[in-house]
Formats: sequence, structure tokens, C-alpha cells
Amino acid sequence: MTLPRKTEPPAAAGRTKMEDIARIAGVSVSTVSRALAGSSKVTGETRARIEAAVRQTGYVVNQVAQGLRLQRSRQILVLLPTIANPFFGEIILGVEEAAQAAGYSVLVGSTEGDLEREAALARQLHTGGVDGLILLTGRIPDGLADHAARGQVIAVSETIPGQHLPTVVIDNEEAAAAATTYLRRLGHHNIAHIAGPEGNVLTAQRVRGWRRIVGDAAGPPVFGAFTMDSGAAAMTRLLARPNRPTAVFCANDEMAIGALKAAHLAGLRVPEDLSIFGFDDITFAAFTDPPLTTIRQPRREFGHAAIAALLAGTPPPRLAFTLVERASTAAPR
Amino acid sequence: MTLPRKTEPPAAAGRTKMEDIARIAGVSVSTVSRALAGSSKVTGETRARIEAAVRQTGYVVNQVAQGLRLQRSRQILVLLPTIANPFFGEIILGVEEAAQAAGYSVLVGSTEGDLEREAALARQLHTGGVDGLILLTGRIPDGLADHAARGQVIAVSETIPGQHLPTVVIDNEEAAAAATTYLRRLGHHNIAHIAGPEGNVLTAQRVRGWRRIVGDAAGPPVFGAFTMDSGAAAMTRLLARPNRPTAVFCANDEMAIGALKAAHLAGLRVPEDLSIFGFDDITFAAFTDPPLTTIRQPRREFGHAAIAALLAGTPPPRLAFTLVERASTAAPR
DNA sequence: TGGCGACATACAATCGATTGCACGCACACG
DNA sequence: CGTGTGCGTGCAATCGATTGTATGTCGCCA
Repeated sequence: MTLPRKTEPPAAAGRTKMEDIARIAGVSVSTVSRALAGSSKVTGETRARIEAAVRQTGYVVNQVAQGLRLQRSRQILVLLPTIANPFFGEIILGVEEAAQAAGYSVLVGSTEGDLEREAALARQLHTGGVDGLILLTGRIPDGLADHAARGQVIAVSETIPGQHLPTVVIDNEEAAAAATTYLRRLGHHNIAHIAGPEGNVLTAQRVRGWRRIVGDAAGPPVFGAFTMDSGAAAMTRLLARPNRPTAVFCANDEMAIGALKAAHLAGLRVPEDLSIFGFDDITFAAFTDPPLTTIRQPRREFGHAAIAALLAGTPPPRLAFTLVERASTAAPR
Repeated sequence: MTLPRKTEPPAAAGRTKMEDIARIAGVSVSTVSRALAGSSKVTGETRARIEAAVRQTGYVVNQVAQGLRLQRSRQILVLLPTIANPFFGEIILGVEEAAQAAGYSVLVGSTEGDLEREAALARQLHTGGVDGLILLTGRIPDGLADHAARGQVIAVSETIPGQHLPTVVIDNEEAAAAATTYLRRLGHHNIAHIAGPEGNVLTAQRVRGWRRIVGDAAGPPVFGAFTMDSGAAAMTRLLARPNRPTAVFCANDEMAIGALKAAHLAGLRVPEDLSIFGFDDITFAAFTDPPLTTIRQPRREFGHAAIAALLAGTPPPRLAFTLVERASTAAPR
């Protein structure tokens, strides 16, 4: 006969577990589990004893064990290009709020454009690490087909080409058209566009909206990289054009801020000599000099809608943008 | 005799597990586990068969099960006041980089100043959800004493009063003194200070550094809330003082940006009429008009150092700040 | 007083991995 | 030819929870 051997677990954590509660309350773990789950089968005095034991010890269930048994982790992973960008920050804030309210927590993966890293993070879906994936990257890592089909993946802010993924977005083309129309109504006839990087879906959509209003006679857009530096560089190129624009629609606020700086350096006054229009309405947009006229994307609501759609399994509604009028735009002289 | 009953697990996930690999390779799960762990006990042809099976199926270990058995989750939780703030964003970026390199992933909890929420998130340490906790909140939730003692908790950017917690910071008092000294050397004699909220540790440290240089004759600092709005309000109050300062040292860049705006609105030119000095060197500081002179905190390195200290269990080194000279400061006229 | 039903509680299997120990097999040596 | 040495592999316990089924208890009625 062999003695029962034990495979020693690593460094006993010593945390209170359900078994301890059971012992203190004088019941079995099953009963404790049911009591905590709110089952109506555990009542009266027994339930009271269990609750007392829980309070006394400060017990909280072990989420890892629970996750293993229930095959869900109550965690959502957000994948984004870079977290050091206030635009994403506020989306995450919304995600956090909604997730927390639903009893989920949020993992953040900043991929820095590295496909390898993206894939590694997305693998968490396989490994049981997370229940859902929110993509702010504008692309989807390989091997996520089944998960996507099961409604565990959702895109936010940017549609992903060639995928029928539920997506939380505004109508970017309409928003760009609205911005351009606004400038036109002010009396501008030469409206340039500082676009995002070529090949990007958002870039294409916003270029399309702008083009619809300015027509083919207008020159090509100048492409940037959604950064302040690239906005400044783009503006410098625009100012060198033979017929200088009187207004510039920028594909995001950061590039608009860069453009503003370049305009100032060139000795132009905004909005007297040049109108500048942004996109996103990040917090800083209200504090530039002059404050930026821009399109506001409801970023917190993006986050809320993403979680709601993910947890309910229903397709998210398309959200509305707002035109925020500030002082960086005016009629041309 | 009773038949073995099964307690049905929820919706069989159908993912490949170690057992599948074992079957395909014709060995037991223990051998697979050892092979994957890199044990030298599994060699030659057996190992080759296992590796082939893994490649063929695209198997990845289930982190939840592994976490349960090993009593560790390979996850680090970062607690911060609000994620919609570029200052924290870059710290998280650093945390992410270092964590990922060490095979850890990062959970982000934005507490919005809610103590309840902070405690709920911190509870993850008990529940096995995370292995370590990084606090950017400037305070520590209750009931973390043992964890702190075990080196699972570290503070970043802000020391936590009354706790001997390993902390990643610059010398804030020295930095404030350096900023004020810089202004004094430019020839300013009336240097005001827009401070953070009263009661905050950082506020106190920076006020102390400023005070050390300006002496007791200078008036009291004006308190703000680290936001652009509060910076603007504080500046407005300063401008109403009988002897208007010729330079203002702000406790962070956001308040400096607000101050800049208020100064402009009041018709003052910066730096000709008024010098403004910031703190942190957030990305936007280089793009204000004029660009902000400021103290740079090495935020990415904060993140790296925090992870290094957490994983190695060694106290982090104190990091160095840099004075970044830009155009918002000049000699008084 | 015996039997039946309703209700509360306990037992044990299960999630997917890790690991101490036992065991099998091959080879060598006495 | 029997036993010792050593290496590689398998068995089964374990992490902490959930849950289908069995069991126990009590009351009520005939």
C-alpha cells in the first residue's frame, strides 16, 4: 500500500479560503459557495453564520480558482497602439467605468505598433486570461476568427477593413464633411487637409468627407502621422504651396496643434490669416492659443458602448459627433 | 456502488489542452508539462514529438490553470487617479515595456479618486488576481500591510506618507528649488508659485523647494488642482495681487498651460511681461505658445524602475530630473 | 406511529496545469 | 545471471472554487 503523497504547492499563500469559512461556520464548502452565490437554498441561521464568518475573516473569493472552474476570467483586454496618447486615455476611462460597473476589470496592452506584441497579447483570449478583446489598433491579429465569431472581439474608434467586426465609431466621413462645410460657410474657398498616415482607414474616410465638399479641383491632402511634429511639418509644406490655403482641416487635434505652431512660426495669425480646424476634441484643444475649433468624438461613450456590446452580444449603435466651435476659425479677410 | 457523476463544467471551451498534446505525442501530460517547462529530463525524440504536436495545434498553456497551481498570475496592477492624463500614460508605457519583457501583463485601474473603487481593485492582490501592485495614487488602500511587507507593493511618482514603501521618485524639493533658482538667476525677484492641491505630498515638497529659494518674504503660494482650469484660475488670482509677480513657477505643466492662457487673456506677453515655468515636461509642453520651460520627470524610466524593483525585490534608485529650457521664461524687463 | 414530501446540506467530480515520488527499462558489473 | 545505477516517464495529489446528485432531517398527515 502506498501512502498518499502530496505534491507540495509553492509557498502556501496562507490566504483565507472557502474551506476556512466553512469550518468556522460549521458547514461544508458547497454550502458556503451557494450562500455566496446568493442561492435561495441557503437560508436563515446557516446563512447568517456564513456571512458572519466572511465578515470576520475579510474573505474574498479567489478569482483564479473561480475563473478556472467557470471558464471565464471577468477580464477585458484593451489593445491600443500607444497609451501615451490622451485620445486613447479617455476611451479607456469609459471602458473602465462600464467594465467596473459590470464586475469586470480591464487589462491594457500597448502594442507600439509591434505585430508580434499584438499577437502575444491577443493570445490571452486562448489562454483563458481574458473574456473579451477591445481593439483600438485598427487591425486584428491572426487566429482570432473563432473568438470574433463568438462575439468576444470588438473594434473601437476605427473600423477594421475586411472584417465584419462589431465596431463602435462615429461616421468619420460625415464628420469630415461637416467640418469642411463649416469652413466653406465661413467663406473659405481654398481649404486644405492635413490627413493621417496613408493606408489608414480613418485617413481614407476623412479625406473622402473633405473631398466631397472641396471637389476635385482642390489639390491633394498632405499626409501626416497623427503627431504634433508631423502636423507642424505638414503645415510648413502647405505654406510653401503657390496658392496658400486660407483654412486647414486637420485629421486630429494633435496635428492641428502642430500646424498652429508652424503657422505662428511663419508669422501668420490664427484665425485672422489662417483658420485651423481639428478633430477629436482632446482636453488640450480648449487650451491652445487660440482654442481649437474641432469635431468632438464621444470617447467615454465609445468605451461604454464597447463594453455594453461585448457583454450583451448586441451590435453597438453608431455614435454621434459634435462640432465644437472655438476661436481658431473665422471668415477669411 | 455509485456511478461516477460529473459536475458539468460550463460550455466546454474546446481549446487545445495539455492532454491533447500528450495524446498526439503519445506521452503523459506530466512529460508534456516538463518538456514545456524546459526540464532537461525530457530529451531527444520524445521532446521532438511534443514540440511537433505543440506547433501543429498551436497550443498555448492556460494561464488561469497555471496561475492556480503556481499561485501566481504574472499580472501587475497599476492603480492611478485617472488614466485620461498624459502624465500617467507615459509611466504606464514604461511599466508595460518592462513588464512585457519580463513576461508579465499589466492591469490598469483608474480610481477617479474613489476610495471604494481603490479598495476593490487592490483586493485583487488577495484574490490571486495579481502578483504586484503599483500605486500612482499617492495613498495606499487598507489591508495591504502583509502584501507590502512581502514586497508586492510599490509607489511611483509620489511618496506615500506614513508608509515605508519602496518608491520610485525624483527629489521633488530639489527640483522645485532648481526651477526657482533658475528664475532667480534670470533676474526675477518676485517669483510666485502655483501649487498643487493642499494636503498633497507633492504639493508640500515643491512648495518647500520654492520657499527655500524665495524666502519667507514672498507671499503664500496659490493652490490649484493640477488641472488646466485650476491653473488659469490661480493665475487670475495672482494677477490681481498688488505687486504682480514677474515669474511664476507652476507645480505641473497642465496648470502652467492654464496659467499661460489666463496671462494671454489678461493681455500679458510671455515671456516678455511674465515668465512661466512648468513641471513634468508632458508632450504638449513643447507645443504651447511659447513652448514651456519645465522640469522633466523621466516617466518611462519610472515605469521601468518600478517593475524592476517589484520583480527583483530590491529598493528602487532615486531618479534624476532635468531642467528643460524653452521659451516661456526670460529675464524681466 | 409509519410513510411521504419538501427542503437544506454534504459528497465528490471537475476546470487545466505542476510536481514529488515510484517505477520501468537498459546497461554494466560482480 | 542477478542486482545495482541511472535516466526518463507516469501516477496521482494539489491549487480553490462550482454544482449535479445523494443524503439527511423535519413536519405533517393518515
